[in-house]
Amino acid sequence: MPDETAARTTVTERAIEEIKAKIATGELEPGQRLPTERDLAAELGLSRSSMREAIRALTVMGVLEARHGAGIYVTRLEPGDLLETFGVVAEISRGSTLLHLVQVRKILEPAAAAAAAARIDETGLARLRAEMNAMERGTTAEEIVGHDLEFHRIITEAAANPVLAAILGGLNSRTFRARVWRGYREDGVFPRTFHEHDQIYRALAERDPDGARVAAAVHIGAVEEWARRQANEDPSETE
Amino acid sequence: MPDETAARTTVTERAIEEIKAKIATGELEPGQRLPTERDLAAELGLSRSSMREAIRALTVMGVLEARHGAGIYVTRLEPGDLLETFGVVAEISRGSTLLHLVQVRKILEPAAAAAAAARIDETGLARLRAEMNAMERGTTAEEIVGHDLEFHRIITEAAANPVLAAILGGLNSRTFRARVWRGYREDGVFPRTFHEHDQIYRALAERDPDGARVAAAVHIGAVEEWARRQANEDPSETE
DNA sequence: TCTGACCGAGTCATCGGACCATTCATACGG
DNA sequence: CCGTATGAATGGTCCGATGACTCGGTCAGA
Repeated sequence: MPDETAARTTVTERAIEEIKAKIATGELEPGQRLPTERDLAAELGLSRSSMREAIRALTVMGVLEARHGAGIYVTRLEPGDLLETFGVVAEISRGSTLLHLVQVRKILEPAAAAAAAARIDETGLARLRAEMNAMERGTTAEEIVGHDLEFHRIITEAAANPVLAAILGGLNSRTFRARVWRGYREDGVFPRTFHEHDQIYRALAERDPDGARVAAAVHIGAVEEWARRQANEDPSETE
Repeated sequence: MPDETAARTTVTERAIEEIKAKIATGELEPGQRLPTERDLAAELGLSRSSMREAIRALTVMGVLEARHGAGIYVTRLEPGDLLETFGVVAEISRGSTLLHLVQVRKILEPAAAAAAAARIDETGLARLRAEMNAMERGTTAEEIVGHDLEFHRIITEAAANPVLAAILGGLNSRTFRARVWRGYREDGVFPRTFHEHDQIYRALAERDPDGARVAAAVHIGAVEEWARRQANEDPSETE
């Protein structure tokens, strides 16, 4: 057998690797346009169908972007683009994985809050106040979840680390957060949440990294408690 | 126009969402087999080609697994499966994003080390010693990188959080780590690295979470310094 | 009866071609 | 000079055919 390197891999996977390699080496740069599907297929020696599968795969990874009628382009390759798929984990996970997701968030969110405390400006603080007020006035769960998400998004944005922001964004997918809120509307968790947000805000306003870290940890701790109960109950679905 | 919900989305994207929804609602469970490509295409009302693109997309996300000649299956849906694409970020990132990646690792790795200190058993400690010895005896850069990776992998595994392990695994992709090692073989960083690993090991052996946290933070700090220089130098490629 | 090679149906992998939908630059007409 | 029409370029979708692989059942031989 002469050709040994081929191993047991599909042509599509090989095409994916080839394109990724071209980007890793700098042969393809962010924003650059690629040849047409037909030309790419000819160049890499496969059919257009298989080439399209490879392009689709790189598209969902956030590496490429296909514009109908216009061509295929490399994305900006910023963390936000590349980590978009991160959210699916939060969307389809259940049982103990939910707990593990929250535990990771419990590590990252306090660190983000601490970093934000040193960097956030008056504009950011004002936006936080606006979200807190809007959340407290909110009526529908949908509305409240939206302001809750935005509150945390502003903080992670202020931490000035796109990778951190993208990961926390994935951990905080809307559907996931909605599940949490739906889960515990029982006792008076709304007032407590408002209070916790207020604690975080105060620490940020006072430029107190350690205070922000602790306040954020306490806040996530409440969510962790819910996830722990979920994991201990029936791990399979009950909806 | 009667159908308004269609919006501006491709049939493939719709199919991806449909399958994801079926998994999120529990209609499809981990390990379960799906209908054939043809049946799925007929069921969702699109061609087999487009259906294949959707399946390919879900495959790279780690949600589905296509077995040649056998059928399409839902994966176990564990974090390790779902977060496999995380590594591409580390593979194709450069410039300031490298620094941001390391900074996130600087947050997670100490937390993982602290968690591991409370849980690691004698077997794990023995494996750590073995990796340290093998690394010190290693000759080729390839070999050293391998033992370095394994050392950290054992620790993250001992932290008993699959999500955390998967994220750190992506942050520690082989190609990324190799770039770091290639970057600074100048001064005596090898002895220092050995010493740092030893510090981490000692803290773990003594079941000292805070000691492990600090030792890990120091260790990552060295890598961070390298990434910072990389980001400050020419942000574009120079290879 | 048990074993193991064989075989065929089922299924994914790949290909080639055709046509539709959208974009964009260019030429045309006012 | 500007807006519009037009057509080539290009991605999106569909179809049919063939190859490659898996897996279960069959059947000859011990």
